[in-house]
Amino acid sequence: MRLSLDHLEAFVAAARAGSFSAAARRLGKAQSAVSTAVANLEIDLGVSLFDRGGKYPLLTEQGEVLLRDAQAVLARCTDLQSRAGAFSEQVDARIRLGVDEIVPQRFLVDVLERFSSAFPQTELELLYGTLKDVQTLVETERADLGLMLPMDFPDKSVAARLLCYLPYCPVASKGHPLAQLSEISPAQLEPHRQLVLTSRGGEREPDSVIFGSRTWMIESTQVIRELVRKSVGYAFLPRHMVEEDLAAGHLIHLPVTLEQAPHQVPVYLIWAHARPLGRAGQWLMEEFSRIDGA
Amino acid sequence: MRLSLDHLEAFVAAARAGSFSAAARRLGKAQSAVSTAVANLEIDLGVSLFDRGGKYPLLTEQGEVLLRDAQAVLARCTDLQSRAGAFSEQVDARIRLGVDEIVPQRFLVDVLERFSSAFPQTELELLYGTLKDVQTLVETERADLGLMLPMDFPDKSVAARLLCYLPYCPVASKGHPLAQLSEISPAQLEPHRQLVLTSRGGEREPDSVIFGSRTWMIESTQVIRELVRKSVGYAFLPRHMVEEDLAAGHLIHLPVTLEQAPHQVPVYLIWAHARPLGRAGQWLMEEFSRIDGA
DNA sequence: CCCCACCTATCTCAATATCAGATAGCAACC
DNA sequence: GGTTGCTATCTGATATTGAGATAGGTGGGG
Repeated sequence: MRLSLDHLEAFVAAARAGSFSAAARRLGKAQSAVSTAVANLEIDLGVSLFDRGGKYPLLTEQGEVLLRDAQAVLARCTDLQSRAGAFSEQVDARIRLGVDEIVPQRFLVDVLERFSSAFPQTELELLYGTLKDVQTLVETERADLGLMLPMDFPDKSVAARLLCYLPYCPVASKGHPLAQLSEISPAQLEPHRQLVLTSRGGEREPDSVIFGSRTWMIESTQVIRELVRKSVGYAFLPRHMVEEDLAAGHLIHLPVTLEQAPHQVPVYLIWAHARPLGRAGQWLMEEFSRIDGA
Repeated sequence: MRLSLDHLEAFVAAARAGSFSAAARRLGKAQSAVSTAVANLEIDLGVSLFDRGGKYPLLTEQGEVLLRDAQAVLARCTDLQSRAGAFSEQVDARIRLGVDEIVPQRFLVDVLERFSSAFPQTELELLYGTLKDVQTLVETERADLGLMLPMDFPDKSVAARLLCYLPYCPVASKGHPLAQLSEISPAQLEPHRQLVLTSRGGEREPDSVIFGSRTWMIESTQVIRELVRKSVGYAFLPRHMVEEDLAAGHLIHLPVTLEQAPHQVPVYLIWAHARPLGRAGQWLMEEFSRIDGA
């Protein structure tokens, strides 16, 4: 006969309660039910679980070990059931979150930490990208929510909510020729190599922030920062990524005079219009919306 | 209704096979059985597991997550069953092995490594002691097998098999007064502090190896070795424990002239007369018996 | 030493769940 | 449009499980 959860439950209850009768009372069943359940389990497994010599049944050596196995099975069952319970109450089974790599980690870490305890049943998938990558993820249903920094406007193909602005600034290393000037016009930037962000999708930053033809296109802002440190070129980088290096004097904030400078880049929360989110997704949206530039 | 293993099995089989009919064929059941099992599971959990829109049922997002949970439950079930299968074939559920702390680790490690793969279902409990501690463990049924180094004869209360001899030697640190002598009589040992092994049970080494009254009784051979290194006293220690220190010159093998010196201490495998061991225990006995001084 | 309280195993009958087979409705492919 | 293979559902037969009752055993207390 096949292993049955009722048998295992009777076994565990009997081991815990110390007697079959007590276990039956606790389970709200008849004593005979527990007795036969355990007996059948013993037959199925071919192992005697209890020593019935005395008044109270005593776990055998094998029973002691198998008890832990049985408890493990039941524990996974309650895992499954509690997760299913969450799902049936409209909690998302999984949230796939697309994030621009520029988004400061402290934005995420705090929210995700609370998320993990508020929705322990929900799986999280964290996808990273640059520029329009995140929007593409949401459009193609590979992500449910996204945190995006569009250099131009976000497309209408996704719903968006403005969260805050991140300041940007032009930087070069201490030894870079540009770092020696006290005022810089766009024309003066021209002869120097600019490190420009590109994305997996192939776009690059808008022309309004590209000054000249000596550019390197790089898919990672982290790598751009490293190359700026090594004086390979200059770049426009989000302020929070270079804060420490500016304070330490390793990098210099270039005094560029620009009319339409992207000194502020908006951070948007985006999601697909059509797809309804469950509780976990709504919770995340609310939490992210609470971030207002602070 | 209660969660049932058959339901879970049908769910997993259907997800794997890609259709309920295929799952039914694989399980050797009727298609209706699988169909109703999955339907009941969905009712029980309050979650729809498959999207039945197309020809083939497709896992929903929730179904995908719950599938892993279900697989986990079934995996633990097979764990339990395979362990029970081993037990029903006379494999021990648990082996409690008492070991004298002097037994060289390489004696154990090799055997236990092979043991773990030969009997993955068997729990191992490793208990350490000195002198007669191990024998006490076996006598009082707290251990099934023991590796013991009796300073005198092993009692008849347990069954014993001689495995090999371990060489002992008297040692002191390089700076110790005894280390300066080129020949040492028992009388010359007298005024110096001897570090003597005692046990949890309270016995100590036999009088034949105690020379004088200035003794410290210590329960750990490891600690004795450390104290000898620090020149707190001299001691008789198993050769393998001081090999490196002798080679490096930190410790000196004292040239003591003894008639009845315990230059060799026997290592015994012991077990309770009455208790029958299963396959795992017999395997261990055989493996240990194969150790013949090598 | 015996009695009583409490335990377990087992029997029986009723209730319940499960299964195979048959049927009807659908989707995909030729 | 026919064919194939799929799913849901109904039905009667079967098997499992449940409670209740009974008999037999253990252990502590008067």
